[in-house]
Amino acid sequence: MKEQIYEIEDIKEFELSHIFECGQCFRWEKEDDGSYTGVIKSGVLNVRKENGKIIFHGIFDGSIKDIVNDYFDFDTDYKKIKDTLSKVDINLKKSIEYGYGIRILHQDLEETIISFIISANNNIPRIKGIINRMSKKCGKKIDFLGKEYYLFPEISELSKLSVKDLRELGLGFRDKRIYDTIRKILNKEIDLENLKKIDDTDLVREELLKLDGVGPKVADCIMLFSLKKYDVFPIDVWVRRVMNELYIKNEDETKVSKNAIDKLSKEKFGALRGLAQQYLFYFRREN
DNA sequence: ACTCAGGTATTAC
DNA sequence: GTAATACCTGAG
Repeated sequence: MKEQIYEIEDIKEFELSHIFECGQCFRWEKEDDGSYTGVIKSGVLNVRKENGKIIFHGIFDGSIKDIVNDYFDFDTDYKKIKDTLSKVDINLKKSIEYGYGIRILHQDLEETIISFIISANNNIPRIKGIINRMSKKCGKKIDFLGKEYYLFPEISELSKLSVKDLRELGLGFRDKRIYDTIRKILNKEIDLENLKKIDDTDLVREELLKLDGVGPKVADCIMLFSLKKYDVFPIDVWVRRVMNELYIKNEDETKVSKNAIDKLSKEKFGALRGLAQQYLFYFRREN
């Protein structure tokens, strides 16, 4: 583990609060100085903007430049994506103007699977707490800038926990789901390395749905936040709300079917509907 | 005391 | 197939 710094020129398509608070990640915290610190797969990273630069300061085995480029997906042209989506309609255009600095992260697959199973019928502070406790119990300890951090555990480490251990970490009724999913990953009932190579979104979804605790919404989140599948549309209460308010206009939003939203999102936003979802979600949640 | 929160699994029509 | 229902837990 080596402490490293990497700097790039500031760009509009990178705004800390937009990226870390649009609901895609659970392990980033805002510091008093306005920077954000997060634990990612391979180490700990602090990000801040200063004098027209974005400064990445972290501790990793590998090169911070490679890790940052991969994690923040700097190969994807967000300017182009925003241009395309802004032409869809005024609603999306406004949402994009609001969340102009959003980027979809390329997060670790195992961590994303476990995290979003935990997210079911749960709230964000509690989800974060559970993930932190799991990491502290089974993950590698990292010292960085005078603080202790714990990497998200390897599946092999997590597999040592009993259902009772998991319950004691505060997982609630999700304990058995996590327990079973860990085993399915470990004995390759679902082969995650192979999954990363599959292009067909529906095929990937089909595989993910085999995991206990993974339903349609969680599967879509996993694909969007970890596998760069932009043609999915995770539907939670906020997305349902914003889609109803903007397009469907039903008196009772709870009566709007998932199917209707899914179909509409496909028609309106096409292959980039996952990104459209993020802009709309962020806009509606913050307003 | 009671509701609610990034849904899913189970059970019942 | 589609519609109700239960579900850990802790914060408000």
